[in-house]
Order: sequence, then structure tokens, then C-alpha cells
Amino acid sequence: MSHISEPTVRRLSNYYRVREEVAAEGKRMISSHLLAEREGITSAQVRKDLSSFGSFGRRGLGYHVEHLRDEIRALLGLDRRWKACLVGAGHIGSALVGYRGFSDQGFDIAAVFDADAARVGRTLEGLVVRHVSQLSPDDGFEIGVIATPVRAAQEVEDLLVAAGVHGILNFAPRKLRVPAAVTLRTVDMTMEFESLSYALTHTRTPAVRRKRTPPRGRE
Amino acid sequence: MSHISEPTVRRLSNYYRVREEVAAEGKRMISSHLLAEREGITSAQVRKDLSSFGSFGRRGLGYHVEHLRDEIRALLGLDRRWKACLVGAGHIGSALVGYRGFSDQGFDIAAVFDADAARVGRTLEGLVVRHVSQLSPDDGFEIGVIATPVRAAQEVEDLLVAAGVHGILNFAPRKLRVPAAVTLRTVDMTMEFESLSYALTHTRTPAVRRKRTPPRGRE
DNA sequence: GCCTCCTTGTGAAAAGCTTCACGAACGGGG
DNA sequence: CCCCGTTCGTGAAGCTTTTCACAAGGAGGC
Repeated sequence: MSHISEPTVRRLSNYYRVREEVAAEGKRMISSHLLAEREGITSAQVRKDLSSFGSFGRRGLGYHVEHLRDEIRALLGLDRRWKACLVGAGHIGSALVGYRGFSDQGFDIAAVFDADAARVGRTLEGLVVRHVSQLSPDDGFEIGVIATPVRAAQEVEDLLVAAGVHGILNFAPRKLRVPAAVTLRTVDMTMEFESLSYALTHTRTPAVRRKRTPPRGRE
Repeated sequence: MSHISEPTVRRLSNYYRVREEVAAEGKRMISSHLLAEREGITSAQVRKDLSSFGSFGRRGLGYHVEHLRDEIRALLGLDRRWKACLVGAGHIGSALVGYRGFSDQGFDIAAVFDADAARVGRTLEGLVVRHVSQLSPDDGFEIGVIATPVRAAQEVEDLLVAAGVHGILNFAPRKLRVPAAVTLRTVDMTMEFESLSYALTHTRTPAVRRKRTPPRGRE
């Protein structure tokens, strides 16, 4: 377990969910082949990923479904709960507070902040929205979630770091600068749409070729 | 322009946004160095990415800000609008309908569907929620957005494909099976959180939890 | 025990992606 | 006109990730 690559960790999340489905089907063991098939990847990839953390499987049998669950949970740090706060009580922020997918995995949003005075004081899923200036290390948030407009994102990021969070989940479509000691993950919905737009433009319209204008100089 | 990799396309999205910032600052030209610095990558990467689509820059000067905008827009297919529909009028779905980041980039959500009779008939951002059974090719949706609970996602995906969409943007935390002719992009917030959880577990607690049972000695 | 059929774990090869390094183009100044 | 500082475009090198292929472990039948 010298070094685990980011793609491997992301696939681990997927194995964890496929494993859940398989468990629901009553299976006791699962082969790398089956896992791979449901993921749309190769079985060698599955084995390499899992073996990079240790030998979880049994030759001739596959992986024990329950054991795999415990291993992956521990590896991903899902066998505990994380105390998080959310900044930005707009559309996206409101949705995230109510999103069960997070709390189910050990992610507790314990407070909501916003910079807009009109929103401060409102209640969101049982939480009273507080002003962003009240962010402080005293609350002991481990993770901060940014769901603000893009122009405020960097500033909020600085506030969260000052408040002592170790990790940040950013939903604003922009790369943020974080200190080395803080881990950042960005969910960029806009980029995903643009990537889709690119794919559709270039796979569905072979006939419509682009006409390019020559580069302009200074002018 | 033989083949463009997925990472390159995603970076193109980022260049597009950095370019916007730079344009707002009144600059006429931008160098690969400056673009790289704001992205946190190398300038060689920027040049390689852009040059894989053609020669947009001028040696000694950099890239013309306006020209770059037009090129990237055309490349990503953002110089047109996409007609989309959304399935799932829950927390996430509601947020997406109101999300300006989409409509600003040419992404029009023209209809909202849900399977829950209690939600059908309600109004969301001016759109009346229709029952999912009314999805049909007649409306000419190009893109379908899935914002349903994970258990319904695959079924909805099939309905969208049957309704003739070319692309799907999936917000349910699960890999879907799509026909080769349909392009899928998945925004998996849960995975992003789990990846963050992994990073925090392994960078902040070097040797804390290790109660696994290593079946065989390995390193 | 022995044979057969599975499936993992893992070096090695292949494929893919990023960085390096340098030639070539460009504007400006003397 | 020629030199200088700048910056692009790009083959080649370097690095990472995925896939291949096979030895070795395991279960069951006889």
C-alpha cells in the first residue's frame, strides 16, 4: 500500500455501491468478474485496485461480500461520521442540506451559513441559517461545503480554512486555491454539461464541419 | 485533431472560464503561462491542449482573448442551445431547474417529469411537473437529466433513451448502462465526498485505525 | 491422492497522459 | 536590418494507469 491513485479511490466508491446491490441479492461471495461487469471495467482492474490495499479475496471463490464491505468502509473512512458545515443557502445549498445521499454515508451538515442578510434567520431542514461572519473554529467543523455563486467561492474558501476545516467540497464551478494541509474536491456540474455538449457536438454531427477563422494578432 | 482526450475537454471548460475572468480584467492577449498559473497546471499542458484543436495562438504574443472565446465556444458546442428535460422533482432536481449556471451556458430545461403523483401538477420555476409516463420523442429533447433516487435511475435512463435523447446527465450515484449512440456523463456527489473522506482519513491520521486482518504478508 | 474447474494476485507489457526542451515565429528597439 | 526577449507548437522523454497473461491457491468429485 505504498501509494494509492485517485482513480483507484473513486472506483472503490463504486465497488462499495455495487457490493451493496449484490448483498441485497443475497449473494455471499462476489468475483472480480461480476464486479467488473457491473462497473463496465475489466476484472484485472478490480483485482489490482483491491489488492493494492491488501489481499481481500480468496482464490477460486472471489471476495466475501460482508468482509469487502467492512474493508472498504474502513479504507474510505466511512466507519465514522464527519461534522460539516455548508455555506450558501441558495438553490444548490438547500438541496444539499436535504440530500440523504450524504447523511447516509456519515456526512452530517451541522450548520448553514450565508452572506445574504435576507437569508439569515430562515430555517433549512431544521437548521437556522447563520451569517457567514459567524464561522469560527469553535464549532469544530471538519469539512466545509461551498455552494455559493462562483464570485464568492474563493473568499468563502479562505473563511473555511480560517475556521479550521480539513477538507472542502466545492460546488462552485471554479478551481480554488487551498493550503497544502487542506484537501479540496470540486463537483463541477457546469463542466460535466460542457463535456457532454462537446461529445454530442462531435459525435452526432459529422457533417457540420467547423470553419475556423485565422488567428488575429494584436489589433 | 485526431483524437481528443477526455481530460483535455474538461480543461477546455476551465480555460473558457479563466478566459472570461481575464477578459473582465481588460486584457487583449493571454499567454499559456498565465492561463496555466490560474489553473494550477503547466504551460506546456495548456499549449498542448489548445494546439490539439488547431493553432489559436501567435508566437511571441499569446492567445487573443476574444478569438479564444469564439474557438472554445464552438469546440464545446456552446454556440447553440440544447433542449433538455429533467426527471426527478426532488431536492436536487428543483435546484437544477433554478440553477443559472446551466441556462447561462446554453442549457435549457424545457420540461420536468416525476414518477410521484403527489408531485405531478406542481409548478417549478414556471414549469408544470408532468408524469414520467408522458416522456415522448415528440418533444424533441436532446438531453435528459436524471435527478431521481438511485433505485429509479436505470429505469428512467431507459425511458429517456426511448424518448430519443442523445445525451444524459446523471446525478444519481450509480453507473448506468447506455446504448453506444447515447453519451452519458455522471455527476457523483457521493463519490466526491467519499474521495474526500479517504483523503482526510489517510493524510490526517497516519497510523490510527488499522484493525484489518491481513491474510498474507505483503507490502 | 489426483484431476478439473475456478478465481485471485501480480510482474510485465501496452496504452495514455504530462512534462521537457527546443526550433520557429513575432514585435520592438537601436 | 539585425538582435533580443518573448511565446507558441511539438517531437521526445518521462511518468502513470490500464490491460494482459499466467502461476498459484482453493473446492469438489471420485
